[in-house]
Amino acid sequence: MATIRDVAKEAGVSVATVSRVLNDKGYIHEDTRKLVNEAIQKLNYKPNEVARSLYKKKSRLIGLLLPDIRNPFFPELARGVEDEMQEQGLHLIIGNADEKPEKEVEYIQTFKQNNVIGIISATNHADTTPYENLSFPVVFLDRTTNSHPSVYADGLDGGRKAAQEIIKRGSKRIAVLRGPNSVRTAQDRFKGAIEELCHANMDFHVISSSFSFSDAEKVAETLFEKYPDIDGVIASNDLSAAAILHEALRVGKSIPDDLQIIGYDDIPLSKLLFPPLSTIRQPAYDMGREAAKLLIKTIKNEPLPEKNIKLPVTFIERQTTRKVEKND
Amino acid sequence: MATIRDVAKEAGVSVATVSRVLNDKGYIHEDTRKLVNEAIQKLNYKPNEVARSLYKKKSRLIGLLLPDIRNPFFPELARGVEDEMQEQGLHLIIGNADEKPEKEVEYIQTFKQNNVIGIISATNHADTTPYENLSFPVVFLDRTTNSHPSVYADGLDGGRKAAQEIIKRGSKRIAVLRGPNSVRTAQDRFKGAIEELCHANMDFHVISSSFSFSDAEKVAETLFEKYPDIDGVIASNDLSAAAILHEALRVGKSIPDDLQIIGYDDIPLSKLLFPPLSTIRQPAYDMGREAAKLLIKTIKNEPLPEKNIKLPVTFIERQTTRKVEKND
DNA sequence: TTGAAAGCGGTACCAT
DNA sequence: ATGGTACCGCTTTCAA
Repeated sequence: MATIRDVAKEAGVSVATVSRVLNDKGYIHEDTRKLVNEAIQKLNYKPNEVARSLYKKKSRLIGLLLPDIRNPFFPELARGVEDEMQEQGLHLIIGNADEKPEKEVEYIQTFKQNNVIGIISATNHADTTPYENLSFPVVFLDRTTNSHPSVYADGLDGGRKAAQEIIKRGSKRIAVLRGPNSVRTAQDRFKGAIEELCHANMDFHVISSSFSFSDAEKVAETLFEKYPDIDGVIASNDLSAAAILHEALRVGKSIPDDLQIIGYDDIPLSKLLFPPLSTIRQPAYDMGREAAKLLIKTIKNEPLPEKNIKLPVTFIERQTTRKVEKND
Repeated sequence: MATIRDVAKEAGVSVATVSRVLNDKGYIHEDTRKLVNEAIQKLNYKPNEVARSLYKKKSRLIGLLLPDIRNPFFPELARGVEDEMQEQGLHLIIGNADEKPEKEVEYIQTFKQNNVIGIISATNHADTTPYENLSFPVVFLDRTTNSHPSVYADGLDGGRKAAQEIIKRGSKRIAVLRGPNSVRTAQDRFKGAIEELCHANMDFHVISSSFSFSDAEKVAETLFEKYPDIDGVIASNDLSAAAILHEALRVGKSIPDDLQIIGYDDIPLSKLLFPPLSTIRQPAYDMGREAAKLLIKTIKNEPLPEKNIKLPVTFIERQTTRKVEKND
């Protein structure tokens, strides 16, 4: 690999001059610039990011912390982040924290040691202390905080919408799945749902479940035994909705006639289910992109029009809910 | 952030000594070591990876290049790679190349500039030239080459198994979906399937399709019009199998009685489909881990028992294929 | 066994 | 407008 010194020699100038044309800083005579650029071309010189980073104490790397990339919601987020970063010439170090605070701390440490210029964190644990006293900005994604900028979807509204839609479509005996306690967004959507259910004077059952499919499978198995008469399920996410759907079909229920199901997230698999899953869509890719933009603005010290960006969610009508007569 | 100088001062020794205890290299008096370690503790010192990397021309970063993290096969691979790397104290810079050679080249450049110690590439394009003349090792994942170490699953056998199983279960008029030409693994499984089909003297249709769901949807729509009498589909991957399954159900076919479907990959969604999809499983997570191990061995200059690791695939019997009577 | 100092490849200050 | 050089934080000779 050619170094800046090689380029300087080739062009017959000093390294300072080369550095100037590289960074387009200070005065350079046009002829000199041309000379240097030719040398750069000729040697196919690319500056060493590590050396830059060492001096400036800033790399072009961003740390991205996720709960688990295998959960299909997160690749969408990640891709949104990456695409935006890539356009800015920034790159991603990715870590999966697996709900384990130690891993989270460890990754933050790694990010520090590599001079990242910022972190985007989509982990779930409410504890923000490892993110305090960092020398670079942090943006939270899919998570609310007021201590840092953040991007998230409107969970309260999502829960409400889910309830509204299922009520509007005629479910009377509804089960609401409640996601993990530790996940704030899960609690928001749950809160929104029961709020709306109460408001509509509906009876309902609340069932705790995690976000994983295997857990939801177990819940599903007992659900129809315990509450054979329910005719509507508001799931905590699409994965658990899939498990419910599965079990319902297995025990011979007709969907959506006997039972309506509404998911949450709109992960790519949802439309592939049979019947395709009606759900509340979180704009995951856009959330990722917005988070990236927010972080970049923070890094550049640009003013933030809003520090906490709440993105809207939408009801995606597919075939686990009944048609409703238009009345307008 | 404390530096090595701070530690040296705190411990009353030189930076060289601190460096020695840090790297456990050269002679150090036990007392001195203790002293230094105490200072490290006290200052909560963590070495600056960037400075290390600059001097040694080697970081602790690995570049991971994927086609698209949103395709559910790749998060599994990525997670396998990450888990192995994490255990070795190595970290991942991730890039999605999107089937675009320019992006691939660009990421390789970025990896170089950041002194990665190796690359794992799971991109599809046969062209390996951007990987030549690198100063660090490359392992290909989900892709065969003899120019570099690689880890992949036995596509030929997978295709054969798919054909065997569907024949064994009584399909007579079979359609084989052929994945993208540019993807070698897709062609392997295709080849395996038709080989077996020919061998069994079956008639079959070949239909080209890409790997994407939307593409497969289009194919599915016309498939049953063009070939209303088929009773078996060997899909090019699970995503396209899902599309076929979808369409088959929509047009009122009974699965697996009227039509058997076999997918390929066993992505997490497959068992969530209804009916759950019978498929040929590639051990994605393990492939990722193996690739990571192989890369690490190469980096450490350890001998490689085998340079190209072929992992076995297995038939996962679920409910888009009929039961077969045991006869043993 | 320990320390001084050179150097990794850049950047930026200070001269000229 | 350009060049010399100290310095970023660490590792590694080399000498003591």
